[in-house]
Amino acid sequence: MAPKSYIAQVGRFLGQEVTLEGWVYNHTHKGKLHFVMLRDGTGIIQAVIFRDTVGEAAFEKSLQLTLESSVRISGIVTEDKRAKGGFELQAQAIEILQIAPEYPISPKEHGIDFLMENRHLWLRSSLQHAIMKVRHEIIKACRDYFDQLDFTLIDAPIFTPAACEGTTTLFETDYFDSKAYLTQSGQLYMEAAAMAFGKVYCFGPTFRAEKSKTRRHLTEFWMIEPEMAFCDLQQDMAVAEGLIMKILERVLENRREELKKLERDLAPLEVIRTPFPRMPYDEAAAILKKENPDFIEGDDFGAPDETILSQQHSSPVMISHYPVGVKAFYMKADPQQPDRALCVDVLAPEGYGEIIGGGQREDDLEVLLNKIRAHKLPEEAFAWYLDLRRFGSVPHAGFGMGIERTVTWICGLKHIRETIPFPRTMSRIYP
RNA sequence: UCAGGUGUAGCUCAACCGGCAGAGCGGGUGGCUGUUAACCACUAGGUUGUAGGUUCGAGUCCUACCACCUGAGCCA
Repeated sequence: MAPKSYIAQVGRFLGQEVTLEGWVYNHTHKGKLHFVMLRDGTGIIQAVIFRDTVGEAAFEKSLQLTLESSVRISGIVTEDKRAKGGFELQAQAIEILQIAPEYPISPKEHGIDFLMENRHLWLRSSLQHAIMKVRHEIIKACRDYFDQLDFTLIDAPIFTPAACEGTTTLFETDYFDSKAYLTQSGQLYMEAAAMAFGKVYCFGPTFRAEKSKTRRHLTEFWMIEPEMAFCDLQQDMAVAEGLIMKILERVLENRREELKKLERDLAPLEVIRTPFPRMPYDEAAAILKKENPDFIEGDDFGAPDETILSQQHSSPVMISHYPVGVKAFYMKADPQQPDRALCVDVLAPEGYGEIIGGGQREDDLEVLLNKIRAHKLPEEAFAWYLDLRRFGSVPHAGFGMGIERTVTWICGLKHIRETIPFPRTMSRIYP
């Protein structure tokens, strides 16, 4: 048998015979000629099957092929202007691994519910394939960025004994004779790790039982969370800015083809420059008072507010110093203005909204203890967390970036559900 | 959870004022040596989301329920 190749590398075998293994993406036939679009995960190539070349029996068998049937085709790689991708495979022999029954997803239109019900198959489609490739690139860019800055990857637990933030709803689960909760953030554990390693990050799934039915929410999503000892809000923001620039650089370098397939306008991504506009809450609130009559000063921003703010700039906007009341208990208050928190939200451009939330953490034992009490959180569950302020407390900061929201923005999608292989939402846990 | 909307063939959708349930795609059969979501001919495919009600007659009107979609709150 001829040597194996992946479709993406087929150009190296021009004029030679190779064996390709994959699935039938589409096919059509015309008398003694049969065209099979072969898909192997790395690309798509058209195999041309002539009756006279492969023989009567093999040709007849090839006509049995259906969408997504699995095959092994050996043939000579040729260049052909008529073929998409420029290369074609002149089939010499075909081995059918399996004939698939009627495939539910046709190249025609489908509704979102049907596609989600068939998500396990939908992932084979070219647009979904492109989104997952961009997701992969973004995750790799994040890892490389933190590795270059000498961060240590520290994995946070998924089972937790109590609310990390205490504000949002948690998924509860049985844990032998007691209860446990699925994590909604690795942050508190990263704070412990930062005191051990200096600069750390975690990357893992997080869970929110919020009954949110919007295009921006999943109940299970992935978050990358750096945490740095001896770090203030300004330095924290610089790291966040650098991370976003790294992602843009990598995606524009390596995934142009995928973004083009997704019909993503690259111009808004290409014009992004540092430094990103930085704006304290009060300044943002003043803008919103003019633009949105429903906005109440002192409140957190709603989705329409974020859209208004992000559309005023071509680069992501960093909004800091929110009122302490709308933020979590661990946020450090600004010593200059104690009713404002040393926190930051990063809003992606083009109305995509919040992709990063973070800030400087409260590092004073007494202040933190009082906040835990004020928020009516179970004190004993935070004993270990308070220890971090007892044994060598230092200023520290970090943030969390939602991977799926970032992918939604980079890909220019209108809904978050296609950015994760198997989305979990309020109304979907299958497949 | 609230507010709107949708539910008809495997899929995407038609069906006028309440009057014979229809098309394209996909499937099957046959044809074609250059197709790209091919084309031509033939063909199979239905408990109109579920349960009630009004009516001579309901896909169509009414009630309840279910599922999904869009948006809001909350958040990354």
